[in-house]
This record gives sequence, C-alpha cells and structure tokens, in this order.
Amino acid sequence: MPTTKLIKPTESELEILQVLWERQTASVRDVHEELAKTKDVGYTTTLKLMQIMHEKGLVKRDESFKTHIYQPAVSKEKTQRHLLGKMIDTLFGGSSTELVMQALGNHKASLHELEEIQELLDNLKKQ
Amino acid sequence: MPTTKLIKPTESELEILQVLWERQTASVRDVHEELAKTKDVGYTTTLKLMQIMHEKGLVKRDESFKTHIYQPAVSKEKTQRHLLGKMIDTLFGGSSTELVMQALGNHKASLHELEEIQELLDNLKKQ
DNA sequence: AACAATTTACGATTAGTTTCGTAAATAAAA
DNA sequence: TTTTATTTACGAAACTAATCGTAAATTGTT
Repeated sequence: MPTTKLIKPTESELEILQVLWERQTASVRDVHEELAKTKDVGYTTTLKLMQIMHEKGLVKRDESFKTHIYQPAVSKEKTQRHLLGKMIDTLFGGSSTELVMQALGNHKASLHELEEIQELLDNLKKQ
Repeated sequence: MPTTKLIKPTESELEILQVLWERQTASVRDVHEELAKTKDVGYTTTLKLMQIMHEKGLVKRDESFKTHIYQPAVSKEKTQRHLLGKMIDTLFGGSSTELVMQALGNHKASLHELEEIQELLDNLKKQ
C-alpha cells in the first residue's frame, strides 16, 4: 500500500477543493468562476494555486486537451478527518466531545439533524 | 461597546494560548518550558511570538517587573467558536451536523461523554 | 496562413509566519 | 561595585502563502 503523506491544504486551496469535491471535474475557468461569485480574485491567481496544488499532489489533471481538466486527489472525508483531528488537538485539548458540544451549542441544527446525531450516538453506545 | 475585531491566531500562537488558558498567568519562560516539553524551539522564538501576540492584542502583559507577566486577552471559548465556525464554513459546507458526525465517528468518545452529548441534544430538541 | 481568443507557464512581488542571533536593559550575586 | 545571569528588544533570515502581470503555447476563425 502506498505511503500517503498527508498534506494540509491552505485556506485558499480548501476553497478550490470545495469546488472540485462538488463538481468532481473542472477546468481552471470553472473553478475560478465559482470562486469569483463570492471573492474578488484574478484568473491567474486561481490558475497558479491549482498548479501548486498539482505539484503538491492535492489535485490530479488531464492534460490531453488544451484546457486541462482537474480532479481532486484527496478525498473530502479524509481531509475533513485530518484537519478536524488537528483542531481537536490544538484547540480542544484532544477532546472531541468538547468540540461537539461547542459546535452544537452555538450553531443551531434542525430537529431532523439532531435526531440524526442521536441515532449515531445510540449506535456508538451499543459498541 | 468596543468593536472587537476577531483575529485568527496562527498555529504557533494557539499553542501559546493553550498554555495561557491553562495557567491564566505566565512568564515567557514558563510558556517556553511548557512548549519545550513537546517541541524543539528556542527561547527567543517563544519570546518573539508572545511579543507579536501582544501587538495583535491576543495577550495582555504586566510590565511592572523585569520579568513580564502575560495573560490571555481572548477567551478560550470565543476563540474556539470563531475557529470552529470558520472550519464549518470552509470545510463542511456550513453544516455543523456534518462536522459533529465526522468528529464522533472517528474519534472515540467514552460512554460517559456520549451520554453528556445526548443530554445536550435532548435539551436542544426541547427548544 | 494570419489573426484573435483562451489557456498555461513563468517569474516577481507582497505579505505573513517562524526562527533565532546579538545587543541592550535589568536585577541579583560576589 | 564589578561580575554574572536573566530577560527583553531589535532585526534579519528562511520559509510559506497569495497575488497577478506578461509571455508563450494552443486552438479556433477568417
């Protein structure tokens, strides 16, 4: 099995990954136009970032055509786990519970969501 | 009321804040020796960081004595909320539930902790 | 083939973070 | 009071992140 060293994406790189996770496949222009909706940034900036991400191995790309087509090379779930784990360590003293309490206490979830979490809790307790 | 613009502490600054939140009050040497337990870093590096944090308003300090005494200027809870909120936005598409599920699914919590969360959930559902 | 439009490549700039060496200030000890 | 130890202050170096201008390459149009 391949030794997959985890790379921590930067803030901007995460924004790009978000788009790629959503679309699965996208050109620089696709990503850029998505980002430009909420952010004032130049095309070449997005391009450069995606090139760097390619060097880092955060994204894959198909260069068969003039317009390169990008794909995420790291999974959303794995990245979430990785960064969440880091945050739990550096900000919540290693306690995932403390984090959960903080998250639930301050960002309101719908009733349906609460029940979903409860279901997960029930399952966890059974093990 | 004072306009409190939130500053995002860097990784290293968070490590220092951890120590200050724990101890409430500490000199540079105190903090440094705590950090040195788990990290190979020079004294002046810690000093410089704490000076920068002072400029940013992340810590307060009493300069009455030769050895300055530092205190956190931002609360642990507020900082946790702030960074957690940012992470929920940039990594979990704004869904705190998704984050909670991920956190609970991958970092095992004790039975007692699970029940604590369940209690919180029950309370939230009643509102 | 010449031209226009789009895209990638390259490199430079700016800003922020982390690091630490050296010097100055302060206090304690001899 | 001279010496020693500790601490702060200052500044520079190394590194990373983010930004974008300009040029080169590629493709499509006339």
